[in-house]
Amino acid sequence: MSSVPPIPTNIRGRLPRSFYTRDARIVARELIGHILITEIDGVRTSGRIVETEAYLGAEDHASHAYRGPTNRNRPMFQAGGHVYIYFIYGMYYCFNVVTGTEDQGQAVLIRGVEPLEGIDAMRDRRGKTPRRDIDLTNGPGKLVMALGIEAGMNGTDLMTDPRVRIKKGEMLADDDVVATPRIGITKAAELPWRWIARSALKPRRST
DNA sequence: CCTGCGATATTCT
DNA sequence: GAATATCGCAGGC
Repeated sequence: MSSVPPIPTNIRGRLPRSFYTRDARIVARELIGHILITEIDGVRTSGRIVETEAYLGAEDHASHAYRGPTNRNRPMFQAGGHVYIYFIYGMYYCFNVVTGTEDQGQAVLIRGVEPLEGIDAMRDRRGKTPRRDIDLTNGPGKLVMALGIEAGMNGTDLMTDPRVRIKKGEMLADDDVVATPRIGITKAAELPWRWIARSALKPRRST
């Protein structure tokens, strides 16, 4: 018989479930500096997380989970460590990490990463070819395209899915992380639940 | 450098 | 009908 081992799940090196089963605001802050990795058809791409936003459940008017579970937001009500992907503006997908415990309906939107591995593949996937590497992944829709994230990954588990995982990176000091209001929302727009690495503030312009 | 706007599909009122 | 957890391009400094 074949001696080929099963596809490795690479649990080693991943952030543990306990990292995600906390309040979205804590997870959003602490995700800054960790590494988002995809492995699609043998192509590996990765980036350092530099911008996040926290979305809570029934108490957060800006959250997809505000009105309780629906067909669309169902993955948000899974246990922390799962993936929530939604389609937005008729054209783009956004990638979220579910946080908290089952049924809380929390998630963290990944809004920006700094390209690390597979930059050539990122450029291929983006079609356009931005001058600077950072412009490949400095937006929630952009990083989804660059990393090859697809709707089929919606609801998957970051603990075990070989296609997408988050590995421990370098924890940033509080002085190196800035909290600001969330982007692109009209409800609860004043809450400072967006976190961004100070090093990522300069390159970013509009949006 | 900056601001404004159109694209385009699902969800909400 | 209106709104939307966006992006890239056009045009004016």
